[in-house]
Amino acid sequence: MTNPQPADPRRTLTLRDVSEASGVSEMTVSRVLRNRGDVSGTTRERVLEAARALGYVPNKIAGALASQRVNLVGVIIPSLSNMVFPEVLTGISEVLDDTGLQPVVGVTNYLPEREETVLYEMLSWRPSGVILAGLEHTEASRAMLAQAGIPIVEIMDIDGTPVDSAVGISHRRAGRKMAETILAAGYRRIAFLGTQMPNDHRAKKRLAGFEEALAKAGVALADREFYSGGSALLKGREMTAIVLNRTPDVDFLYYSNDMIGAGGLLYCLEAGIDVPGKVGLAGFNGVELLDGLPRKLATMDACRLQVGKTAAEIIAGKRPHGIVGGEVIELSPTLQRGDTIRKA
Amino acid sequence: MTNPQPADPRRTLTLRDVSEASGVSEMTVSRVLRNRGDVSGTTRERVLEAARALGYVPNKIAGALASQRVNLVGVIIPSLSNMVFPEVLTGISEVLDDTGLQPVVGVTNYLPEREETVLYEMLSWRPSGVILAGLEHTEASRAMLAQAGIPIVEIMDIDGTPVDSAVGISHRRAGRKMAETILAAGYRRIAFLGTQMPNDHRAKKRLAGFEEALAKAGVALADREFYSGGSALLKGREMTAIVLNRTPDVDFLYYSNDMIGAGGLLYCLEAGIDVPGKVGLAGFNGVELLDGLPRKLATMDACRLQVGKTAAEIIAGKRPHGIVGGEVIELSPTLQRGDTIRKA
DNA sequence: AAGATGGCCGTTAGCGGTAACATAGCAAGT
DNA sequence: ACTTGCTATGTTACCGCTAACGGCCATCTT
Repeated sequence: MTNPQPADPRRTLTLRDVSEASGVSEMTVSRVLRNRGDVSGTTRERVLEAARALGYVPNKIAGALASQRVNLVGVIIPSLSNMVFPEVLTGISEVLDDTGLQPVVGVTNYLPEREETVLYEMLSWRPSGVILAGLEHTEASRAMLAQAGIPIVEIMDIDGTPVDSAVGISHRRAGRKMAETILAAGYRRIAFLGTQMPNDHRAKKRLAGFEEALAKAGVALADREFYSGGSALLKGREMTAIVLNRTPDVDFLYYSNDMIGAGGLLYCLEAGIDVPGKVGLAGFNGVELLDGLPRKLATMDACRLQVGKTAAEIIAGKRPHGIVGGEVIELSPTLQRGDTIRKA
Repeated sequence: MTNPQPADPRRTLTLRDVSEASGVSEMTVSRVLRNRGDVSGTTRERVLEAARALGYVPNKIAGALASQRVNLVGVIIPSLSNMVFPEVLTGISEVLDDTGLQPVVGVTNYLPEREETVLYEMLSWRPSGVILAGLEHTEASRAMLAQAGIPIVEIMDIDGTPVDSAVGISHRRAGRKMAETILAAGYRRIAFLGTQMPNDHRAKKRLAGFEEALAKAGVALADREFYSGGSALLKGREMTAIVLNRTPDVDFLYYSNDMIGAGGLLYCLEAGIDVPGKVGLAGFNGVELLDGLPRKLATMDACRLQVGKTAAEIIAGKRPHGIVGGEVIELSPTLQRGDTIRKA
């Protein structure tokens, strides 16, 4: 008969406790708890029963050290308040869920040094892989990643040189595409409104591609405005007011994200501005939020879910990797015209 | 002279490698890397130099096993897409940042069994503490928490019996307070619009408190509507349309969260309904998003940042804990009337 | 009947660190 | 000179678990 109450109230249980309670060796208990190796049905039952009765929770620290295997995947992202990243995480979780791997999230707040610290922390737990946003990292970070000897996937951007693998869209190309669409619709006095974040390289690349395409058509940005901090929706309003006031003849506002775009849209509608007749609008990301707006904002989705899924698949080794590592997967964002770009 | 390149390209480095490279014992290297114990300045320099040159990253798995200390704090929340929880995480991080403790996040999607699994996973890493949302857990979860022998903080709710400590607001009371305010403003035909989530106990408690206070004034809910899935903003619109259509004489709409409240507000404004004259509106949470809306939605903040901070302080032992554990900290949400409740 | 096979379970030796306890070296106290 | 008391470093014994291997016994082979 097994003892139903924990032997010692405040000592943490080990395999030994379970082994003693069930009368078999620790090794057998270990085997039962991991469903590995051969154990007879009878003993298996007995062990599980004992473990349950004691309330035993295995110690993965010891397990990982002994087996040299850690079922963790480090995921490093700039922010959680951006809506975009939680969605990537969802994609990652979906795929990882049936692989025994578990994501561990770290947030950098768009600070390279912070990223370096977080990465160091993560690597010191010897994860099975690392997924991190962007291609721009400190020297030291890059070195650590290269040294780690595990699969690395850089996500959300492919304009650059990855350490190992990369999955994402080309923001430069996305910017270009949007510019071409806007020009084709006949807009010419175009302004850009974005975040004042020196380390948001993706937004920067979009702007670069955007201006590039404009330049090709002989058009220069009519105005630009940046913000930082605060409620994005509110900032979108404010910036829009500023730009429309400063440059009354603008006919298009390109926002670096949907949230400020939504703010701008609300402002324009309230101000009675003809959208998209007098002024056209576009954002970026394709967030779900937009569905509830009075009018559908033009945007371009960044394939967030797909990015997460694909990255996780690479880490989990679920890809037909012809090359042992270092593939670059470019996804194609679809442009959603919504109701804020006039028909050509 | 230290060897500038890693000894063996693909073997993971250990303390031994650093110790050999710097000519001291592993113990001394360990001491240097942890800034513990006395080490002369000269050797310290030498060791750090060697570690850097090799690109050594300590193995926390081994360290944790040996020292029986793990600098992790498990944080278990229902969702990341709710905006509310990232903010709690921010509060937690802020406090934990200068304690050497590191949060590890797990997401349950409001599923008790999932919570149980996540909790088991977390405990198997032997964290220094656990923070988890809500007071409702499975039997097994509760047992694990009680057994764990580490500080446990249940957050966001205090209407119930915590396993150890609890920090949050009383949702029942919050619901009551909102009801009283609405009644005082003269509204009588009141509807509730919320999520169809059997496991969102907090929303349920708010509704319970709300109805309780209404009942005390002899008022019953005029209508109620629930949704699940999809864009909250859009759902808010749709539900509002449904309710206003089904029960044309309602004069107040109480939403279980700000997002659907915002959708409702946009709908009402577009429909030309007099807000708050003909119909009053209120949400819950006090999310930043609301600042950018055309009109400020009445709401009640859930003290998210403060909840996170306080919980982290308890885990970090930064509280003047008269009692060794098991304190319940009730925070008081402030009611923000905004522009959607008419003056009494 | 002797050997081969395979299911079931135990033993041994670490995994890579750290706590705790030596130990060596050297200045100062008496 | 001899203890005392540091400081700086090394030694030893684990932490809790698992890989790898070995042993035993019942069943199959030929």
